[in-house]
Amino acid sequence: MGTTKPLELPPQYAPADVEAGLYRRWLERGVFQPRADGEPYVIVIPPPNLTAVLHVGHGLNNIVQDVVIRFERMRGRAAEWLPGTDHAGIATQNVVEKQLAAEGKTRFDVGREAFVERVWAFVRETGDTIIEQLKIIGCSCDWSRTRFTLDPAYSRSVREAFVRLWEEQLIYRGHRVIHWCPHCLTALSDEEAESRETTGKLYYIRYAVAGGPAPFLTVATTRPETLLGDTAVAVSPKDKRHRAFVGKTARLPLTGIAVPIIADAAVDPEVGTGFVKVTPAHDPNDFEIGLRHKLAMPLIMTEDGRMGEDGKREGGSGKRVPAEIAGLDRFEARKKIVKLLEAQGLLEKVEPHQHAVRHCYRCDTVVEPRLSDQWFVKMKPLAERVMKGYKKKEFRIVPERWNATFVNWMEGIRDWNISRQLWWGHRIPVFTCTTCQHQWADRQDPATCPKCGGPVTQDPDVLDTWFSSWLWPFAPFGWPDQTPDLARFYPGHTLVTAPDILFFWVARMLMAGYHFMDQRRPFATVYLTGTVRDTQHRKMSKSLGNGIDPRDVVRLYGTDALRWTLIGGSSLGADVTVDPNDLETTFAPGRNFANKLWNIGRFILSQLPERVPAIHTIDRQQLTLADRWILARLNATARAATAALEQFRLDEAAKTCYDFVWKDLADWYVEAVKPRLGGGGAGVGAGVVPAVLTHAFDTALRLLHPVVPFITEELWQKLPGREGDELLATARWPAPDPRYDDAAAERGFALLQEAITASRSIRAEYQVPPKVKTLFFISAATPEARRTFEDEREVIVLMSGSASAVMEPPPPNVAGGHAVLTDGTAAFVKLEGFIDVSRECRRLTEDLDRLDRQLTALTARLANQNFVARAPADVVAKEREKEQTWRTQRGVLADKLKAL
RNA sequence: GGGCGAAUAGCUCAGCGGUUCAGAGCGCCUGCCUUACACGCAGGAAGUCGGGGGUUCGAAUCCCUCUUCGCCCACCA
Repeated sequence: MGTTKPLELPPQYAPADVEAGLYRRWLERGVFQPRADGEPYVIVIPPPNLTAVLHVGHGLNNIVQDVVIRFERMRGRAAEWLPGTDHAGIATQNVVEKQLAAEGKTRFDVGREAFVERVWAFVRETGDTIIEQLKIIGCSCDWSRTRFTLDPAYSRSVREAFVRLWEEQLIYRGHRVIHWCPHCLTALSDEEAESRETTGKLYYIRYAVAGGPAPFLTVATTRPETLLGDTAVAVSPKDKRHRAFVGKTARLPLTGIAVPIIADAAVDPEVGTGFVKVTPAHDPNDFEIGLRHKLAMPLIMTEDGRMGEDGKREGGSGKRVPAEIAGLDRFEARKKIVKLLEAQGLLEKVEPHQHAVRHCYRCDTVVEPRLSDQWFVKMKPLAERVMKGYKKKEFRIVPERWNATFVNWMEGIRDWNISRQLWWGHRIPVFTCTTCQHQWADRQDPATCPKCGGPVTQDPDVLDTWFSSWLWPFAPFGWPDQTPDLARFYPGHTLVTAPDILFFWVARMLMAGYHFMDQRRPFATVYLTGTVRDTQHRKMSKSLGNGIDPRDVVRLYGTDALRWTLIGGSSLGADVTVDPNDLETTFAPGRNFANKLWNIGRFILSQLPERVPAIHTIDRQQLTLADRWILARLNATARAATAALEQFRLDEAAKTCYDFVWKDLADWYVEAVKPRLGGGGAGVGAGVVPAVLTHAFDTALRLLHPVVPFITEELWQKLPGREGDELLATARWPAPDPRYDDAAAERGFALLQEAITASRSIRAEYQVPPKVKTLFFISAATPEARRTFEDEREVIVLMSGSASAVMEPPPPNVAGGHAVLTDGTAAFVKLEGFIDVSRECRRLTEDLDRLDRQLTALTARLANQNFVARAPADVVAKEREKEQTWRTQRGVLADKLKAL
């Protein structure tokens, strides 16, 4: 035992005084690194973006992982929690570009090399902060293996993956309409272009028709500006109304360009006017139509979303984009064109229109569909392998409800656009010979063309950030090299993340894992956490300003309080609501619990003798009812907590332990045992209470450690009986000792609790002064029960024998409350000097009525053949038993009523 | 237009293979600074489990439907 004198411990736990020191100690002792022996248990952290410091939303995620990994570590697994950070291409580049903008510069002013250098500087800074934050909230990551997705070694993995896919012909160059962000100046994947319901306008525009059944036709569009890029008007082949138009020529307004009227099955005659303007370069559907009909595909916008001939700001013939419109922002152009159309009488009408508009997931700019050349990954073969594994249950998703979403996406998988027109990221390793046009992907930067020896150029683009993070389960361990780490830590076990990156990341990690790692899954369980929201149910985010910095919470309430709230506040996968404006309400319960633990510890330590016998040396004959009860409860708690953790029901595990500590241990056992601790320190059984107390508390600390690691470690260090300088972080997870299972003690003690609660209740109701003694009669009180409680501070005196016998004849001048216990024994509280018979009668009558109602229902149920036949046997038996009990109770109650 | 989730005490949420299920924390009320803890102790009030219908001996718990929120997916002009 340490030298700390328990009584000198302050009455309030001060997390700030101990947390940093404890964390350092864990680090120094290397407990976060996987032990050399033992079955591995691997979690890879979802590498945070380096764009901003973490908020409590990220905290939930990481704390969940920490609880799981600490639990497994204590169970003896070689626990590897791999930490790291993500370079987050667009996101990070955006932030730095914003910084530049504040200086009045763009990245083009700075130049590629200097720009990337600047991003590195930024990233190093936030990276450090984020790692620091993870440490502050107690994350037990294996920092010795920290990775960054742009580390040289990692980059090599990324390149290897790309080249392999290239060699397998799973990467191809696609010329098609993709989502383009005019602000970020890059292509986006389908997932990165988020659709949002928007109320826009539907414009009905007349196109003149030469030689048709009518002088003009009307198209409907939400984007009038794109008419400059129209190369056809399409109708449905099934559309009888418009059949006569097919083959004729329409003239685009403003420019007068002649375009054919064609029939295409993609057109739905029911929608709009039945005429569809076809803009192949700025609409994915129109692009498909364009391909089928071999239409021209002129770009009429520049990359930054301005109107421009051939996609350029200057030049061009000026035929497509009139001079007065060229150079205008697309939304300005829209207004202008609408005005022009109106002036020419070509705007038939404008209607409000609900539709989904895609936005850039990083900068929120309205995405522009744009024809361009990009690199794609063929996803079908990759997805199929994952689905095979899914069907064979090689991995699972919890909570299960996400399965449908997952399967739906996988089955409707579309090819993945992986090229980004950015500077921050992994440069695409595709090289082209400027002489012979040979194009290939290479693991090294080639000096010359391997075919003709000519000069080569590298593709200027970088890879989608997810193209690196999808390798996260194995690239950090050295892949493609067959390292010992890779052999040991792949496949992993559990992946914990937020559901919003299920497609971005989780699905693709599964694909990469199966594909690159010998058909083996990357992890067995995907645990999708809930989202942290504010009281208005808005997602916690920096941009909304409702983010809570975990460091603030830690400073005010301690890390354990933060963890307690986040873990205890959410059941599996459910959202957690926290109020950024009321941290006290949100986090005080956790702080209070930590303080409770602290004070239980303080009390126990102050009561322990010099030497505390180990629990297994205690003769079980010497255990009182209370001792046996708390030990039985301890077993039950350990079992429940373990089972809950195994099933990722972390909140349940936490609450189970909480109830044990606060309700069972502190409120009952410690109180019951106080008289035994007092002066009688010597003699037979003297060591029993210290031994039981120490054992129970020690076990509780172990069970709680994954959730509240700091306070538990701090207290555990002060407990006697540890081996050397052992740390709780690596201490053994408690295994229930079946010898202490004791149903009889649990029942017996429950009865006593009931009796005492009833007594207190009555005393409180009648406002009995503390000095007035309570006489408590329990017909079934055993000598053991009496021994347990006869010195109880409430001065309850337990008497064996029938209560009615004792009360008959009713002592004059004495009345009291009553209580009926579930085993049918009656308990009377005799309150000296207090009389209220009428009130007693009322209570008794009410109880009797209630009991009668219950009894009637129960009897009916038992008489019902359906019930007896259907319900499980033990349930029926229990109900029968209950009926007996209640009948006895009823009899006793009726007697009491008569007696009054 | 599809799919999913949520609606239970004033607040935040558990409970949802039907039979001690009407619960917890906070808040509130009444007593207590009882020598571990007022970040505490004891006692207490409080909900027709969103509305309606159905299945059943019995339903917060299963089915249908409606209402209100939230999320995801979808190329519909």
